[in-house]
Amino acid sequence: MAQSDTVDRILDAAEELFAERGFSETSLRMITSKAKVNLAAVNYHFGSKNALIHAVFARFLTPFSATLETAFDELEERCEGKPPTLNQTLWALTESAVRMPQRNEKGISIFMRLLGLAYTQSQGHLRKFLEEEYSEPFGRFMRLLKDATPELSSVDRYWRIQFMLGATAFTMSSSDALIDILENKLGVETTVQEIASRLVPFLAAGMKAPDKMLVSLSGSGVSVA
Amino acid sequence: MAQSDTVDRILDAAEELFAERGFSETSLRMITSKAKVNLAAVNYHFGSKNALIHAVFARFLTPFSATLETAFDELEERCEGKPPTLNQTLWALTESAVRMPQRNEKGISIFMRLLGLAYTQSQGHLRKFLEEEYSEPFGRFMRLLKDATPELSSVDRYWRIQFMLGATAFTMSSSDALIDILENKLGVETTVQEIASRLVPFLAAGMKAPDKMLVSLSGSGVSVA
DNA sequence: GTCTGTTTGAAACATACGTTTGAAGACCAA
DNA sequence: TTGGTCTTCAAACGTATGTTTCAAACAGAC
Repeated sequence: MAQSDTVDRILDAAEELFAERGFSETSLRMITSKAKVNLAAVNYHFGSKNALIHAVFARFLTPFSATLETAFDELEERCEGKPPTLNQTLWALTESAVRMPQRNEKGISIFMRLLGLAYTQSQGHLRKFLEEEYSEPFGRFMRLLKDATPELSSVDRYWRIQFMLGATAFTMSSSDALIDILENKLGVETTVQEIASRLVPFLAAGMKAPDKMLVSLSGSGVSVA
Repeated sequence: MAQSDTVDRILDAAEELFAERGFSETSLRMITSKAKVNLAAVNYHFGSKNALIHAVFARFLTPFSATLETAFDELEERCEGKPPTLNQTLWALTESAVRMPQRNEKGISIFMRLLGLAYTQSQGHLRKFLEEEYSEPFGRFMRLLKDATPELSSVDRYWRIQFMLGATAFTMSSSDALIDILENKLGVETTVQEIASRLVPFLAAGMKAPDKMLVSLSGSGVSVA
């Protein structure tokens, strides 16, 4: 029982419970009983519940951001000075996520779900932690997106990036349920990789969409294409 | 002080607090002290906290689904048998949301934020409540989407609808924060209506995107456009 | 004004939470 | 074996939660 198998058991249990129930809906008692460790172990090893949340994110975000950096390095090298296209940039991100070594088959969807929660649940401390620790790969991704969509105004790009994030986080975070529903309804089996291969063209098309609608909201709502 | 002004004060306070903090992060004591009513009033008038949550949703969702039904009626009438286009369908939904009579200027964003939370926070009772009460307009919207995208396979349509839901729910659920960030970074002020007017073309373009990528994930991730 | 049903009020209830405590156990070098 | 450090454990702490209680205040009908 090497250097604290307890720590990993807590992280595993916390990760899974946070992903399926959210942060404040998950108590330390749920975590410790799922992990089969004593209640006090969390505060002993991590200091507080908030620090545990940070540790859960750090465990997968740190290797992921390293993977992402090298993926971007390779991409930029292949492009020899020209800015990578939108498709290339999105694929670099997607591949890095999908290829991350997973602890189990649910790994990728837990990963995505946690990212979605980090954005959605108003945990001030978490947002600050993520900004401080991982602003660099995030900023780099944003710069790549900017260079890949020079035709967009800053404001348009800002919102469309939010739309992309939403579609991705939302879909991936409920991917298990959605895959099940699809199999029951249409009898089709799907993998996370396939979802990604459908998502990327959707996102790319959205990013490259024609300008925002100028239809007045008091009009009749007729399409303008 | 007509028939229970207390009930409305509670609903107003609860709506606002739920929208900005989420459900489990908002206590009854916060609600009653913001509403300036006695703590016991919530349980007296609504029965429980969960029932209050349902009441908050019902207050805006019931008139909204009525508005939506007539909007769809009008749309189908205008189309004289032909299926409405995707843009028309999305706009009918958006307009119905934006045109709803609002209690105040924050009304629409609270509305959206609550819808996002309903999807995002894993409140089992809420999801069941919404499914039981509002499955009809939802189902109709899905049927319209299907008729507006006959070129898509069932599987493609299924996933792309999830992507749309995600982009919408996610963006709307953090719309306040996103608007603030944009104002601080670029000095641009935005309304929820403007977000909607940017979101619809994004979604429409995504739905109409060319086929899914066939690039193998073990390849080099080169774009295929 | 008195009675009746409804609404409010202050206080308490039971429960769950995150955290702390201090003793017991495990482990390893000397 | 001894001594010291790190880890586990059961129990308790203080606080916050949703809910309940029951008396007081109120309203409208007679």
